[in-house]
Amino acid sequence: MEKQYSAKEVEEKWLKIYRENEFFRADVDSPKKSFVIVIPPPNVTGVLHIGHALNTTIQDVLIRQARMSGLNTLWIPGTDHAGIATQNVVERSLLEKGQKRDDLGRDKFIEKVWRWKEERGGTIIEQLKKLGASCDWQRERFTMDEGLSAAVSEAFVSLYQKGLIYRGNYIVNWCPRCTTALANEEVDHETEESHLYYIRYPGEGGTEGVVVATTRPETLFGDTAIAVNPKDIRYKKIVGKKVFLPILNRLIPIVAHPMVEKGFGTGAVKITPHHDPNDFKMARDLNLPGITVIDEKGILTKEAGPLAGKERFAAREETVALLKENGLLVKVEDYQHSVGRCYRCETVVEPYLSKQWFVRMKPLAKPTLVLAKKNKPKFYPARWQKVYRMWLENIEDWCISRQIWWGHRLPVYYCQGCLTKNVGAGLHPRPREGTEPLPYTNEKGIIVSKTKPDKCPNCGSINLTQDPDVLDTWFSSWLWPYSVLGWPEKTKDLEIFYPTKILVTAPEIIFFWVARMAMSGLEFTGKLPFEQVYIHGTVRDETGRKMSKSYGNVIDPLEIINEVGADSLRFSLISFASQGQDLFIGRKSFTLGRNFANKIWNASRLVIGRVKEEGLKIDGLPDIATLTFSQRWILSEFETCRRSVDKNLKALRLNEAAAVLYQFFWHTYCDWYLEMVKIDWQERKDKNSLACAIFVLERFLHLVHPFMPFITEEIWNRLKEEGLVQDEAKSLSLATWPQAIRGHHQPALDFRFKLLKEAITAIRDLKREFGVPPTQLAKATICIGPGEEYTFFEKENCQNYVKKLSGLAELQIVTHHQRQDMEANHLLTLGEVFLPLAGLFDPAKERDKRNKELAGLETEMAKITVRLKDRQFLKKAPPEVVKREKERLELMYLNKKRIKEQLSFLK
RNA sequence: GGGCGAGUAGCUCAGUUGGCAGAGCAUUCGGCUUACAUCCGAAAGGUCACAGGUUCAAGUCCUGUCUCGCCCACCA
Repeated sequence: MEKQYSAKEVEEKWLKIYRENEFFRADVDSPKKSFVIVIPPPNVTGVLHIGHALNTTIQDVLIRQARMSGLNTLWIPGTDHAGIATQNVVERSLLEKGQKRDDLGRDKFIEKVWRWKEERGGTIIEQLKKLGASCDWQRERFTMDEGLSAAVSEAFVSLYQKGLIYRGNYIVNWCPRCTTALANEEVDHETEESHLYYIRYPGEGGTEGVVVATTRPETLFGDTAIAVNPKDIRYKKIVGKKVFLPILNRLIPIVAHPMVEKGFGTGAVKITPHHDPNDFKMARDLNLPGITVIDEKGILTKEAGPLAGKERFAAREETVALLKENGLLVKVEDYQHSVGRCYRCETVVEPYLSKQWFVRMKPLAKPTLVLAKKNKPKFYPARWQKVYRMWLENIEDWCISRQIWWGHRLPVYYCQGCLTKNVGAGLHPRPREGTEPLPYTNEKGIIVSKTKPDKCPNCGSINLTQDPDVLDTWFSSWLWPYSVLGWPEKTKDLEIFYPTKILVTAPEIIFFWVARMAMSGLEFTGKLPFEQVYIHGTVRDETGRKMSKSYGNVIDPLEIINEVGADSLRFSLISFASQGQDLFIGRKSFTLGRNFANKIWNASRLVIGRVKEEGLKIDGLPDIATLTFSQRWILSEFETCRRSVDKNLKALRLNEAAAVLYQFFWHTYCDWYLEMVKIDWQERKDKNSLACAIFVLERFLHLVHPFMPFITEEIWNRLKEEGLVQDEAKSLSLATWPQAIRGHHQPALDFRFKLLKEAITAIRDLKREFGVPPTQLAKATICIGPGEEYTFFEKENCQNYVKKLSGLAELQIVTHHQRQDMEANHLLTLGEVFLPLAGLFDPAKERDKRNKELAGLETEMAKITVRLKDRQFLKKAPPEVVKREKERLELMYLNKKRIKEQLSFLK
């Protein structure tokens, strides 16, 4: 084997083999139980970032382990058309050429986006492959595929017919830059420094009127009332009176509404129905008119009188100036309040009155909540269950129309005939029982249909126009787990692969996506689309900041793959991802995985190389009865490791599983077992040691494979090439996950090994302490037993292990030892080691050490003694705990005796 | 305002049903021992944020406090 592991070469090699062999294709006719994951589709415009890398690795670990465990696995990849985001990207590239989307027109523009998608949209999928994702690439889907688009229309029409989709005039979150509505969840709120302006509205007939506090003086042109709380005695008298709107001097009434809080500002608030959602509600309650003073681009309309045509933020300044001139600005306070921004372009969102389409969510949430209360789906970590449930409980209607071009066009047609002739509408929705009447809706002349009708079914007019809006991107995403399997067609895929097993995603999209998928799944398929939901943390930099381009702290996973390989990236990420906790990662973090890969490579090189050099024929594992202590011990240790990995994977504690593998391989297999193998070979040409080494290595490679697919695949295949492993599987990814083997797990060996290790460590420690160079072969005595421990050291080749591993020329194992002059010693659990140190020994130093040990021992003994005298403890603690304490105390007594003996010699 | 998470070694974090406090990195010391210096050996390092409580026994369970972070909400 090559001295240096080349991740690049090996990974490229296997990527090619995977591509050619399609190992990961799912078989719809398989009799095996299925295990399905659908990928959270990344934006088609996206490039792989570290968060994707984590998300993908988690899914791949789970799917690979399931595949090896004999399940019929399917992992469906795909991308999301990401309406606003993609449109923004293409618009930006147009802008570089000085073009705007309107210059092209809708059709040309969409053509352009498709072309862009074809050329650049595949990048992220290629990057997922580089990571080693074992998706069924044949089944790659895109949310704007024909099939998925059909699913979207089907869902829309179905919901509309059930009365769960309606159109209405509402205040929505409006992004004046994207000129589209946004759902509540698409707005990011942040607290910002601002001002609270106190403005006087003079009363009729020269009375002083009222003062209101507002953060948005520029909207005052749209005020149609002043509202106070009906219980507010300060204002009781003036409710019903009128005041003058500043600057425009229009008369507006003072009204009362319970939503107004007495304590805020002056207790009086201006009502601007078209530019504030609360004002809109109050206006509706009180039947007040509204005036639009800011248009869809954020420019003040002609209703704004002197400020018509001004941009909204400039208008704020000018309004304040005008108020000041008129003496109506009472005061200005510094004020912090939360400002909503478009999650795509960060423009401050404008509450804007417009006609939009909504999904009525409460009826959809109801059955979902029933299951949520039974912990279905099951969240990992469990705390997200509550977040999910609370959102479902307080759910609001979902604004699904977007005024952009890139996306699924609404399957809605307007019949000009019906609309002008003023006759009844076509396909009216039948409201579900118990749903409220549709407010602000006019269904007249609306035809909702999957395909464009030839003529209006109601009036026969052929003058039909399709709604120009497109659907929110999430309207296709929420169908993803079954639309990718062919829904609404009744496909075999759906029958076999649905519902999926687990959804792996980030906390940010529990509302956007997870909850909505759950609801739509129940609505359209009658089933929850996934059994489990794994929510992983956010990847942050070392200082805890989110990784973002603007901070310049992003780590590009592809760079990491280039430097250290995908395996190293994957293993490091998983190691840092404690369930649901955020990850703090720097560039250096990936040395963890790189070093581990290096270790695996080199250990394999030793084992395989040794067998080859010596021309050994190794044919599986020898009969366990013929094995020595160390050989049985490593089999037992592996079994412990295997159990722990299984347990942790099942509980979705992937980081723990990774840690167990790391610990076992490095510090048990390499540090101890392989060292003993070398000795066994050197001392007595023990072939069995190598056979066990290979056996354990091969099984270990299986366990690490889900985490590090490439290097394990490579080494496993080399084992096969050397004839050291018999397995018909064409790839480790298709091999069988290790199962328990009877007789391998022998916990009693752990204790024996502990004694051995302790003796070796003690001698190394003594040598270091007294400045004996590690290479200088020393002489030592181990005093142990009498009893089986003594026999163990005598019999099991332990003397050789101790001698070689601690650098001794001579070793005596005795049951009793009279301490010699100039001899240093070290306590063991069941004995002592002695090292003669002529010339290096310092009795005073020794005495200090012993006294310190004695003091520590005595405090500990005192504690245990107290505990063992405590009747409550004896009565209530489980017997094995009591027994353990007694044993500990006994050992300590022994050690105390030994130390005292030593001290008497040192005088 | 409500909810959630975190606080354990210098740093980043594990610690599952309560039962002898762990890892990686960094530090110190010693080693090129024919798999690996991306390595080997050893050491040092802890009032488990604080205060109470439950328990024979608390890093772990309960109550409260403090600090940091995140999410939600219609603070005009």
